[in-house]
Amino acid sequence: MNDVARLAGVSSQTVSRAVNSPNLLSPATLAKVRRAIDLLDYHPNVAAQSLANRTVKMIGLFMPFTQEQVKSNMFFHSLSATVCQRCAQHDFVLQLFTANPDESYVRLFKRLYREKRVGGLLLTCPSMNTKEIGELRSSAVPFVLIGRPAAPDLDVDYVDVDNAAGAHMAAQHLLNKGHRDIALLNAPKFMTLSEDLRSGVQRACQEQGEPVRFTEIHSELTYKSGLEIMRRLIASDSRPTGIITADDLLALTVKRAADEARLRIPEDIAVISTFASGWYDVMEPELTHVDTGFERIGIVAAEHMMKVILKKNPPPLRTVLDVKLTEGKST
Amino acid sequence: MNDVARLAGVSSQTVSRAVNSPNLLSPATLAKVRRAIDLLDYHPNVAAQSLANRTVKMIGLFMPFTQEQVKSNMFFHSLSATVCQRCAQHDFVLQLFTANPDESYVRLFKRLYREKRVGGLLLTCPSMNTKEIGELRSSAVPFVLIGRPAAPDLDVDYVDVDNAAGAHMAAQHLLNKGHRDIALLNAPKFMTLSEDLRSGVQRACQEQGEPVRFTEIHSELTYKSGLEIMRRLIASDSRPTGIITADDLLALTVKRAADEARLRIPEDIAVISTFASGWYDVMEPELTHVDTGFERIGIVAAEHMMKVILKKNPPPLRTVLDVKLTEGKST
DNA sequence: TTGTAGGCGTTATCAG
DNA sequence: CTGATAACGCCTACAA
Repeated sequence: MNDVARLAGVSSQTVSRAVNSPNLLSPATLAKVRRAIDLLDYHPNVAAQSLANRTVKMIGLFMPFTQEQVKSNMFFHSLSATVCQRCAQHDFVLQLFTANPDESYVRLFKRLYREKRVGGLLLTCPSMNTKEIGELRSSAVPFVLIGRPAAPDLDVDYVDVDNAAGAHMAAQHLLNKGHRDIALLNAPKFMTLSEDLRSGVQRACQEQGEPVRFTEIHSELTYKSGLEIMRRLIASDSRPTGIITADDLLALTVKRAADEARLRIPEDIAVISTFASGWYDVMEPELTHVDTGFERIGIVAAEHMMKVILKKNPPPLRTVLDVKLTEGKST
Repeated sequence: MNDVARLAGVSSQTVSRAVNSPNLLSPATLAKVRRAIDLLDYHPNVAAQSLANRTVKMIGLFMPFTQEQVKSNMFFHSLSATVCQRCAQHDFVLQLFTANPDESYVRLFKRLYREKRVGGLLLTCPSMNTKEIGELRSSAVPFVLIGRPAAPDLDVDYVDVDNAAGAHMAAQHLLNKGHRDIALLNAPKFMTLSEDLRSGVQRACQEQGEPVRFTEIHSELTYKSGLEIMRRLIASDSRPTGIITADDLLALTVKRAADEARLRIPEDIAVISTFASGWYDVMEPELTHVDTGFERIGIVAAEHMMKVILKKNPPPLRTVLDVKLTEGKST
């Protein structure tokens, strides 16, 4: 910076102004400084900037991935891609963090913030409990939950897609097609997602005048676990006629189990997914699914966090994004 | 830091030592300082550290993802997960970057380094040309290529899996099973991967005594493009008996096209993939594939970059990781 | 084994 | 509109 100042014949403060508030300079000085900046290929040191500014233009994205989840969960990948692009547009940077065996979630989050590594965090912790969230809330660390918190009254920023509504739509769709024996191949019990899906389906069943049989089964959101469950379910004497899956990967297990049992989709058994990540393309017949547009989650979360970091005091974030049904040929 | 020093009754320098070189302190002082650190929950400010140290313990991972690639390419996701974990173990941080429409690759890389955002970069640019690489090399930006550079004589650090050997193995496997009419469903032309695969298969064909018919087709590494190609290929009068795919996603398109044409795998047509990411699980019958252990790429690359950043002067990185064949039931 | 002085590269504040 | 001065929080070098 001093080199630039010397070359331009101004003080270093003027160089700073040329970078941060060019409108405060006279056109002539600005031009001079800019030429010097280009000539020397000067780039401000962001470490020095955040030291002087006391603001860190970096967002941390936390994803507690295990090997299994990494391989099958395209949601995480899509999320990081979206957030990364959004950050870049605002001169922010995205940092990735994952679970650390010898440090609790909350401790890690606090540390990252106190070390000024990040200005705030985006958290995808499907199992973070109320106590942990409360602790984090009282610690001044800015954060946004991806997915809704277990206790809805908690005063916390979050974004989610409306999974309950999605499940409701999915169930209604099957009911309208005449199905009266429905199974929900759900996510693991500990995920709040799993509650949302169940309640959505149940509500649809209750709204239906006639009696409906409803079975819920928790999978691990992996192909292996889903396939095992579906094989058992299809072989059982009480095979449902319609299946709602938490995920398009699970829908593939329905297809496979049906193939093995020589059942046709949708004639013998119908499938609908409340979520479609990349597995969707591979499904045959084309999968009826709830289109969550989950890419929006990352955008909303990142946008909010950047405002918080820049001290723009945005209103609390309690966003539940709407979803819609896309009919394929599997129902 | 000053607060800690005051509380412990020492100078701030001693606090610094307690953090960075505890062995230089007497046990008594160290204990005192540590107690103060815990009491005040002190965490060093990393921005100040890198300013004073002139070293940035951050690694940038660049992935030029488009929407399509994001959804289908689990390689990228797996890579970021691996690197993220490895970084965390050494108190490094991973930052994610993607292509920016109004800035060239090289310009972006230089900027990130000059701004001291990252200490070095890991680059997954399947199409970066020799000129760009040369320009980057002469710019003092530390970087490691993921995948080999187009010009092998370029004096550049890189890690790759031995795709040529993998393709060679795959072709040999088919030849040993008696196939004499082989097709390679390859990656896009511009990727160096695509050359490697072709050369591996060709070598295997030449080594075979008898004449072998070999067809190469470039896909876009997406389900849609692969399926189109496979439908045409299977319908044509010169349908190959064995197919080598660049990817397990492409292997799924073979399966689908075969199903549609009522061909059985492996009796009527055999499939083998030179790479298996997460799609592998979904394939039926179990996919014969080259096991690249590509997770190792991220580890090797990150490990090297951290040494470079810490000025440990590691030897040049010219690593081509070995691969092995895993036989399934699709050949 | 510990403390002091000075600097890392930037910005805020206050004068002019 | 521009410049001087003092931080920002830490570390290196040197001195004691």
